[in-house]
Amino acid sequence: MNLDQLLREEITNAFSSLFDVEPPHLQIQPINPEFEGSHTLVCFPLAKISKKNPQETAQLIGEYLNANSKVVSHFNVVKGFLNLSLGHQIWREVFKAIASEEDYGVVKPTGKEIMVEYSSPNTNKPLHLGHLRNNFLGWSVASIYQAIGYEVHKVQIINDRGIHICKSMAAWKTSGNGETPESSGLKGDKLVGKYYVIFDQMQKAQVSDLIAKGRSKEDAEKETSIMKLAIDMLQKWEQKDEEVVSLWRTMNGWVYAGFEATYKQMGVDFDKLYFESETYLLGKEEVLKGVEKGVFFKKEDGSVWVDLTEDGLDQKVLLRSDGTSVYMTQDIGTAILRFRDFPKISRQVYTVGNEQEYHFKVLFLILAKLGYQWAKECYHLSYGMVDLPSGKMKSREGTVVDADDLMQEMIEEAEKQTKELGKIEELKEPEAIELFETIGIGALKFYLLKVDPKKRMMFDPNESIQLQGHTGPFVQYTHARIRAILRKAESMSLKPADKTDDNSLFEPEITLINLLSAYPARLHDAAKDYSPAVIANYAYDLAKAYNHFYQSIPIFSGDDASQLEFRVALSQKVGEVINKAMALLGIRVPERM
RNA sequence: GGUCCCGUAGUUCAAUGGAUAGAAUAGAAGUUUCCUAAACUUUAGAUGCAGGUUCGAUUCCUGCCGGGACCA
Repeated sequence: MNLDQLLREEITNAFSSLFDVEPPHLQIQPINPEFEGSHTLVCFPLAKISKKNPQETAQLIGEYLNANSKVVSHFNVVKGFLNLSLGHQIWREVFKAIASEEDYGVVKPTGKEIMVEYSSPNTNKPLHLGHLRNNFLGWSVASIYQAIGYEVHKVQIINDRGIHICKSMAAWKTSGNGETPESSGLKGDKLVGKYYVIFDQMQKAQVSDLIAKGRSKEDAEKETSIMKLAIDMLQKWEQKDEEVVSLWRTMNGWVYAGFEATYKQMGVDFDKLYFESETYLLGKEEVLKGVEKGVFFKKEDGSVWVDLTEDGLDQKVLLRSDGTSVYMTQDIGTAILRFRDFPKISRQVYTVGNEQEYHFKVLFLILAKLGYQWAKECYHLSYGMVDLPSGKMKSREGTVVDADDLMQEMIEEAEKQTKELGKIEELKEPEAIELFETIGIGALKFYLLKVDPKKRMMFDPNESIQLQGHTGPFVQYTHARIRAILRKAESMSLKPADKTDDNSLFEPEITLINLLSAYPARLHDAAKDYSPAVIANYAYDLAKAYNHFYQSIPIFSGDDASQLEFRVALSQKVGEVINKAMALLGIRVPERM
C-alpha cells in the first residue's frame, strides 16, 4: 500500500465530486512540524479551477474527506493549506506493510545495466583528498543504482602512460640507486610519487644552471638532461623498447600495489580496469571514419577538427598535424570500446571533477555526431573541488592532503575519542580495531558524501574528525543504541510484533513510520540526481527522529505487552533501514559503540 | 573576450515555486537511581545588491557586485 497514492486518489475523488472537474496535478507535501498533521495539500493552484478562494476550497475538500475518507481522521486549514492528520490505525497498517517486507526498499533486478567510472588516477602520484570524494561518490552512486534494480559495472581508466610516469622513471633511474618499496619501506605509490617530486627538483636545479649559462627559460626547460631523459624514455616506450617497458612495468606494478591497499582501506572496488596504455591508440580510426562521413574536417596542415559552433561551442582539435591523438580522441575510443565490452549497458556515468565539464560536453556531442545512440544517455557526474581552510589544494605548494594519511588520522581520532568515553572496556583487540576503523572511515565518508556533489566543499580537518552532530558516527551510534534495545528485548523474551490493535500512537512513533515510508522515494531521488547526499541526509533524519523517540518514550515501561512489542518492532525496522541506507554510502554500522 | 558553476546564521551544510528559511557546530541554560549522555531539551543568531515574473521567490528571468572553473 502506498500512502501517497492512496491520498492522491482520495483527494482526486473528493475534488471531482465537489467541483465536477478533474483537478490538476496535486501538490501533496510533508508538513512543517509546527503544524498539526502529516500531509498538506496546497490549495492555491486548485482555486482557479474550483472557482472558490483557496481557503474555501481547502475547507470543502477537508470536510468531504472527513466524511468519506478511509485514511484521513481530521484536518485543519491554514490560509490555502489543507493540513491532514491520518488515523493511527492507518499508520499502524503502513508500518505493518513495511515491516512485513523482507528487503524493504530494494528493487528486484530490472535487467537494466549501467556503467559507473570513478577514481581513474594518474600513476605518478599517490591518491589524495580529491580522490576520496571521487571514489566515495562513484562507489555510492553505483550502489544506489544497484539498489533500484540495475546491474552495475564499476570501472576505472588508469592513466599509466605518458610523460608524467616517464618523469618518475627518469628520476628513479638517475638517482634512485635501485630503491624499491621493500628496501625503503615505502608504499609503492608513495615511492613513485617521491621520484616525481625529485624529478621536479632536479629539473628546477638544472634549469637555473642553464639560465645562468645564458639560455632562455623556455629553451632551458626543454634542454635539461633530466627532461631529455624523460622524453627519450617516452619515445622508447612508444617503440616498445624492452628495457624502458620493463622499468615502466616494474614501477607501475609498485603503484598498483599501493593503490590496491588504499582502495581496500577506502572500501571501494572495481569490476574491470581499463589501462590507457592499452586504449590510447583507439579512437584515431573512429576519427578518420568521421572525416570520411563528413562529421569532422581536415585543416591544411593535416590536423583534424570538429566544428561545434552550431552547438554554441568552439572548434576542437581531434588529431594533431603529425597524426597523434589528444585526450579527446582516446576518450572517444574508450567509450566505444566499453559499449562493445558491455553491449547491454544503457548508460555510462563518468565521475570526474567539474573542471572537465567542457570536455565531457564535447565528448558526448561528438559521440552523438558519430551516430551512437547511447551518447545522449551518457552522464558526467561532475563534482566540486574540495578546498582546505587555507584555500585550494596545490601539489606544488605541498598542501595536498594524502588519502592514506587522512584515513589513518581519522581512525586514530576515533580510537582516542572512544577511549576517552570509556566505551571499550569489554571489547577485545580485533573487535576494537575494527570498531575504530568503522567509526573513523564512516565519519570521513559521511563528511564527504553529505554535501551535494555538484557543490564545491570545504574540508576542515579539525571539523571532519568531529564525531558528534551531523556526522556518520551519530548515525552509527543510533544504530548501536537500537541494537542494545533489541538485545534487551530478547533477554526479556519480547518478540517484535506489528499488531494492529487499538492503542494510539505517540507523535514520535508516527514521525518514524512516516520517515520509514519515505525511504523508497528518497532512494529514487538519490538515483535520479546521482546524489548520495540525499541518502546521507535521510539516514541522519531517521537517526535524529529515533533519538527523539528514544528520549521521549520509555520503551520498556507500561504493561501493555503489545505496545512494547510494537516499539521493539519499530526499533528493529528503523535499525534495518539505517543499516541499509548507510550501506549505500559504504559506511558500516556497529553492533555497539 | 566567451561559456558554465557558486554567494543562506560567526562557521560547515539543508530547503520538488509554498506556511514562521531547517540542521550541525561554536555561544548561553538545563537533563544521567531508569533501555548506551558520541544522546536529549530550551535559548540566541542568516537568504550579496537592485529590479521583474505570481496568489506566493532562497529557488525562475535581467542587471550589478563578489568567489571559482573551463574555452581560446
